[in-house]
Amino acid sequence: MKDCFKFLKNRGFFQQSTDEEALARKLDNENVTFYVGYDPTNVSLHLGHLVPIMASAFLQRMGHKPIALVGGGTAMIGDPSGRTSARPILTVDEIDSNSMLIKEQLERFITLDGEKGLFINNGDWLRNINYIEFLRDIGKHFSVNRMLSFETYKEKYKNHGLSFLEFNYVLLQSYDFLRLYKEHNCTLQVGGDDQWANMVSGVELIRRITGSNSNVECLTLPLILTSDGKKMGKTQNGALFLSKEITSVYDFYQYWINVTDSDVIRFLKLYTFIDDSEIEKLSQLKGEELIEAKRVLAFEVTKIVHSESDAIEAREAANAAFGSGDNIDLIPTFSIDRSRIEAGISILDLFVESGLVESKSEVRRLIKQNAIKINEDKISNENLIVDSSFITESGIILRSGKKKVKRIAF
RNA sequence: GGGAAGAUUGCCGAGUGGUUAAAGGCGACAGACUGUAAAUCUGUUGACAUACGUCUACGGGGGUUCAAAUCCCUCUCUUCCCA
Repeated sequence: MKDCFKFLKNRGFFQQSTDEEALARKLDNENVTFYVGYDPTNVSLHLGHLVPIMASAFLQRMGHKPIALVGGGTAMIGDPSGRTSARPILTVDEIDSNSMLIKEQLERFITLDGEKGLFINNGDWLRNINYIEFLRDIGKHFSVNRMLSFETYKEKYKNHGLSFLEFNYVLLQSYDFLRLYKEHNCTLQVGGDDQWANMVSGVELIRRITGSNSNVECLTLPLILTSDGKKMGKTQNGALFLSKEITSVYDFYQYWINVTDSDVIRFLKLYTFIDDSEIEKLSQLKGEELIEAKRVLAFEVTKIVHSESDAIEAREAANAAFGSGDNIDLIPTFSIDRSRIEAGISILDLFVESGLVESKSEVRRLIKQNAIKINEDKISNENLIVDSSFITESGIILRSGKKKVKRIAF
């Protein structure tokens, strides 16, 4: 616990906070109960959630107690932070089902056994709130003028229009913090930097209601951009999800292998539990040696998010797909009826069915661009019929471009 | 309650009767170069079709016209101004 704050800051888990000295003192000397909020607006968490999750995991390892607060109540409104359009409003059933899925995912990182960590749904109190009481007890502490000065609201207000529904988000999030403070002695909120205004409002609300010695703080984490300025976790298929049903382990692993050189060390610090000293060693690598650091990064992150055996498999598959390895069986596969190959199938249909390419037109285009390969042979004939003569002992290997590969298994 | 402007292909954004699958930018994809990196250069970027070409698309619905993203009516939504 000693030097806890310094450690966090050094690993990159610090953007801004309320009283920094007080926060450092608190984290270094007390067992702090803190909370991070998650929106159950999707069936899976994605890469953007990983920084707060890792922060929670590190804090828990250092003796602090995390509360994972799922926004089963707030999700029914939609948070305007950093968005130009409000989130879609989901049904209660969808929200509840998402919440349970999120809990399962979080438990890979943090213990939520009710003792060392808690999982709480703000729907428990928000859904039954009494409007008049809420206005009287909570609403009176908020100034519209002040709220309109918040960056997230200001932007929306000026350029897109801000609905009353969304405008209330800050009150509800502040109220969450108040509840957690009162019921669980939660004195720290951690979240992405886009949540700053909401979090500070919570701190202020608690101080107004309980007095200035309440000792509550908040801490924001940086929103991670890649060093070429792009948002993290964008792949050709959209966002990178933590669920292997949505983003395959193979794709997940590959994402980290393909990270930009200048991001590797930063990401090792943020997204793995590897010791500082070990990271220091890896940071000595230069040029093409960096692939080693990327392998460590990809392996470790995959191990944490999925499992060690998944990580090993993904690594083997990568070796098979990109040269050295011989474990071709591990390349992502898809199956197709053998009889259809024997009857002969158009290369256009085959690539579309494999999921490597979106449409036949695109396959045609890729063939013209020399990007399509079968069993490592470049294909230039878009009328090619693939039949049993293409079947090898390891099936048929399809490639689209340098990085996308699938194996047909029978 | 009254008035005005707007909704275009993944995003931004041009286009105001035919030459428009729709400029330009971004993003994305491919090739070259490399290290499964970045940068750079080149090309591609609605679908179907070997091809001629066909179909779908400019918020929804209806209409005018030989011909509509472009004109008219109507509905929905958004923004702005007045009260």
